[in-house]
Amino acid sequence: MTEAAAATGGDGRQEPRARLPPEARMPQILAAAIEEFAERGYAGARMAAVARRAGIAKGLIYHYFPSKAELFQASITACARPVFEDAERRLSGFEGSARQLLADLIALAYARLREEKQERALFRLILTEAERVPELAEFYRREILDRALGIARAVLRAGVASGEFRPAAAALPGLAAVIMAPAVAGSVWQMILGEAAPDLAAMQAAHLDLLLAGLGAAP
Amino acid sequence: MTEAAAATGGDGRQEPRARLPPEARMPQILAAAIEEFAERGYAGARMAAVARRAGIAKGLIYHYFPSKAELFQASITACARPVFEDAERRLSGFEGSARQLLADLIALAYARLREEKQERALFRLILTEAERVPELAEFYRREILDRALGIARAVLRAGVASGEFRPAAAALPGLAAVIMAPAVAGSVWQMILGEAAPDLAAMQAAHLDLLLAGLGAAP
DNA sequence: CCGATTATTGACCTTCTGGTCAATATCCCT
DNA sequence: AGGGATATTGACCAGAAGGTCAATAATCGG
Repeated sequence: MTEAAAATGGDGRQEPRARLPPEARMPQILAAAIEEFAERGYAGARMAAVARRAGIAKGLIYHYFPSKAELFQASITACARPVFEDAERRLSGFEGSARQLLADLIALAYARLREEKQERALFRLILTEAERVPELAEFYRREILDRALGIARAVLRAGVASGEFRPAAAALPGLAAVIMAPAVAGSVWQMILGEAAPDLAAMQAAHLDLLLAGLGAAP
Repeated sequence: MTEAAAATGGDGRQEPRARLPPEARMPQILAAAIEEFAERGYAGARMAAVARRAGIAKGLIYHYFPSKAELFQASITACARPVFEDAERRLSGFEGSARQLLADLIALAYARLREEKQERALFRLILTEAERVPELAEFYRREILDRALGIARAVLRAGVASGEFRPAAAALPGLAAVIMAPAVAGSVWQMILGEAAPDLAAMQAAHLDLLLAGLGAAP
């Protein structure tokens, strides 16, 4: 090693792999970060591992994000687009019976549970880090829970208005939460137990059956 | 510093705080560890913080546990005693109607959700670390989910046998999971959102109401 | 085609943290 | 009381991980 090299510390002559415009590199890093954070949690995630996943040098991450904390923030924001636009569109444009609407929405919810790997990662992050990252809890409250509750309440009101559901369905304040709970529990079980979780299809069938029977107007 | 002290490295003359028998110190350390792990997760937990919480020196932890991993394992085992003995006893000795039994068990479940700080810590640990610690997932499956499902199925069978519930209640394979789901979702929300979570009392009322209506035998 | 810009690298620095250990104060047994 | 056993301490170590940076090679504008 030359004296100059020793004095200046690192010398850093290397061959860059491939130069990409930021708008292509950024999402690459974000995707790698989301994976890593979801798999290991914030504290367990390694910047070096993010770099490896993205196929770049660690230093490059800091060219785009000033710190691990900011990268985490950005990762969350990146996969935190509104989740319920589908459901809300379906709700507002619906023509048929409330029972049919309920069945549709439940089918939609369980389908989302099964697919959407990225959404599962976000959900895991929310469960894991919400306590330490208030923005995560706020995001869940505003963008997921509140919107889901709103949808459930709208269905209940529609069913009561049309006489399909008994009036109590719109009067019980906790009912909306109870109605959507099986989907939440299902995703938690899926997350913890994977293949060993209770069967989602069976739950979906029983869920719909119980709701239709439990909400039905008394004869 | 003397030459001898410098040569030997640390010399370690200090005043021990209070000497306790292992059977008293051990649970102290475990309690501190459970707190720390539950609050920060495995990777985020610091051995020094566990020691601080327990009011001892870090080195003492290693007198009782060989490593962080083993301490984690022991912490889990320590707070992982059977959770459903209450409910199962109540179930086997019950005399009244299935409806009453169902109401009792639901009340019991929601009461547990509200109290039992240590159990919440365990639940958080399960959610957070299950993927990396297979024992946690197994414990949840065996000691919590399976037993809860067993209780739910027993109640359903009893209600169908007595004619209180419609026969489908025992025939739908996913129903037991759906029945207990609101309690799971409730605890998740409590965990993520704390005070901002949906009201547990309202959920409890709506939950029972929905079940009684949805399970009831058709007239 | 040349110079300014910047995407990219890998070595390095610093701090943090799991883990070790010799010394020591306390307890228990005889 | 005395002596062996052990609970307890704090300083220390090695390695890992977040973050820094000078050098460099692509890219782009003129």
